[in-house]
Amino acid sequence: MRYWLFKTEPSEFSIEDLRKAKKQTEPWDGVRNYQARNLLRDEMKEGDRVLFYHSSTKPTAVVGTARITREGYPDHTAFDPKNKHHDPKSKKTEPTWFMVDVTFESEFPDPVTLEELKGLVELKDMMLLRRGARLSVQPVTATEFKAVLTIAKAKAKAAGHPYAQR
DNA sequence: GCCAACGTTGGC
DNA sequence: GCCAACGTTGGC
Repeated sequence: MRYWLFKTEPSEFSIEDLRKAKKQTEPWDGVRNYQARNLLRDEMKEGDRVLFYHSSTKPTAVVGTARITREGYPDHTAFDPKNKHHDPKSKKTEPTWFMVDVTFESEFPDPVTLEELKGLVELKDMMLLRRGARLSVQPVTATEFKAVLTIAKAKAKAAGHPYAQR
């Protein structure tokens, strides 16, 4: 199994939106970067785990977890001229852009902020913390994933919230 | 194929 | 709102 981190601006789409979605599942559409596309199309597998990250907000933070529940398939928003992610060069017969489905798994009672992630030895190579690493979906190691969950659990416990996520 | 111009991302 | 970092575009 592999681990990933998905970035999203909560004003566009938040963990709450995913939690409240039908079947708590949504397609991760609108990704228009080739490196990210390759990960979505080729690398992500059903059951893979996802750290859900809120960017461009205060504070920026990992706010929960999700699962990949459908592997890469064509991003149909590229075909729709009215969609803001429309891309005329993507053809139905030969799609340029792909997406996966993600399903809500957990929401941290107390998010793990970017600030808290910095300086942790286990996370010293984490892509999110690298300068200029703008990839909106990115790989995370098992160690990094677990380190974030450990912090989330410790914070939840300190705040008196039960949080039993593995 | 080079590379300048431009657009986007995203932390601050 | 600023701006550094990066990706894409398009003229040559």
